[in-house]
Amino acid sequence: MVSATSVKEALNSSAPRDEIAVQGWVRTRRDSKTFSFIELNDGSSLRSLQVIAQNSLPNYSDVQRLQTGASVRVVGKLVASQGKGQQWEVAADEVQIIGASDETYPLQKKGHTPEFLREIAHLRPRSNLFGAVFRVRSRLAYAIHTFFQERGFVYVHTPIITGSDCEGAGELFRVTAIDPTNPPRRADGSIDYAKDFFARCTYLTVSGQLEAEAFACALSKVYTFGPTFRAENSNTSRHANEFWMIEPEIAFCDLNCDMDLAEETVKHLIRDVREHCDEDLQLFAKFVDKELLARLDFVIERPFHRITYTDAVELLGKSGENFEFPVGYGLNLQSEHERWLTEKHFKAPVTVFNYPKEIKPFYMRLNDDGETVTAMDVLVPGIGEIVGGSQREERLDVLEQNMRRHKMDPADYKWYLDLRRYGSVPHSGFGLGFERLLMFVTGVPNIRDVIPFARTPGSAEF
RNA sequence: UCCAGCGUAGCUCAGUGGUAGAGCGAUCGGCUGUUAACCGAUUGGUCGUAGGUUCGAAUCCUACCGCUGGAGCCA
Repeated sequence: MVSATSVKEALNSSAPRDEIAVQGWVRTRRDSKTFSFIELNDGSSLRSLQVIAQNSLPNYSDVQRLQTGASVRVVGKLVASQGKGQQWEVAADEVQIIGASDETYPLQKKGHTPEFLREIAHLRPRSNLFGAVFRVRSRLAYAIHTFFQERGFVYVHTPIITGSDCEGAGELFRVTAIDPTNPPRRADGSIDYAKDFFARCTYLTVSGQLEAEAFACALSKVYTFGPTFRAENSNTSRHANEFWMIEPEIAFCDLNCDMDLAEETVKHLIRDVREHCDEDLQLFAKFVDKELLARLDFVIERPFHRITYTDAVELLGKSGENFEFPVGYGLNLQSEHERWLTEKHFKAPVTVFNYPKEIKPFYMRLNDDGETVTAMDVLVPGIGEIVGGSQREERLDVLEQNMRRHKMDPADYKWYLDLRRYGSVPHSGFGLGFERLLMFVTGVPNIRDVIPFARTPGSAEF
């Protein structure tokens, strides 16, 4: 049996071949007088390979009944195409029907809306758009590892199941092995989680940051890349309950170093996809977002604007815009404010830093002014916040004060405070939303369409 | 969770109180080195679900479910 060649390799061939085997799924089929055109796609490429099946084939009547979605293996010759629109085509000597399809196959030749395709998430990777999205997703994941590995970062697998219910990062999914119909109870009737599987309350992680800090304070430069879970009832195009995050953490690194790394990371990842996924990006530029390529190139070339929270508030106050929500020191920047900064004013990614301590979590380092903390958010046009990070508070006494101010008990975080007791160092890190970056890179406006099988409130099918 | 809009054929939609429609798809036939082909015919429905108003409801009212956009939370 001839070993199969991918459609991508066949299309990129530099010479005809006397014998070639290709296999994949029928995108569409057309009859001509004495033969049939089969468009074959195997996901290796956006493009399909045209197969010519002559009526002299012994199973030609079966070939003529081939429907969109069927799987076939074709053995034949790779020859220069007589028609326009493609360089190569396969003249079939044999068309083996592996798996038939029928008229109920939901993917039609014409375009479908992303909303409809979302309902058939198991079949949508067979569409042009979603095939492209998930090829880019794969490349982006690969680029994340090469970026950090080439710079000496160590990849750390932080736990998915965690006992840290804190962090103030949204609501958590409880992980339990307790029988809900018959839970162990304490004397006061409350559920006794000390008798649960891990002998304590456990949850799906909302962030690997605290654990990554422990490893940064040993291996100097580390990153995590894995799934995180938020039980927020968020119904937006930018939120999912299961998503992937990249979290670098660097010892001996201050906020400026952190902002430099965030900018370099985002630029590198965009540049990598720009170079390696051109065909797929062209599809997005054509059907999803006409401005996509220009915006990506702009982001790669220009420095990100950096502005303190205080200056950003002042800029927004003087903007003359009639915002729905008030602008003022001590208030969170609203989506409309972030959008104005990045889309209207700077027309580029913007890094906002040094936020008031009141609106940021306990672990961020207090600045000398006693009012602001070393937080930084990278905002990009169309998406909003794509990176959130900070320099961490490395001073034991200040960190304990921060905890108390956030109504947390330092005793619950002994191991985290130990990092400040023994050889504490200034260190920084950030979280980069993988799907948000993918949305930015592809122009796809809904996070549900860049996740293979999205988990959102009320929806966990597949 | 809040605000707004939408839910009619496999898909995209029209129909705003009086017999359920179009385009595309699919099926059959014709034509053709075609390529979101072309020409002709055929096929197509629990009008999201449950109540209510009415002589009569896809259409008006109520509740629920789902989707979309915006907001909050954040990545």
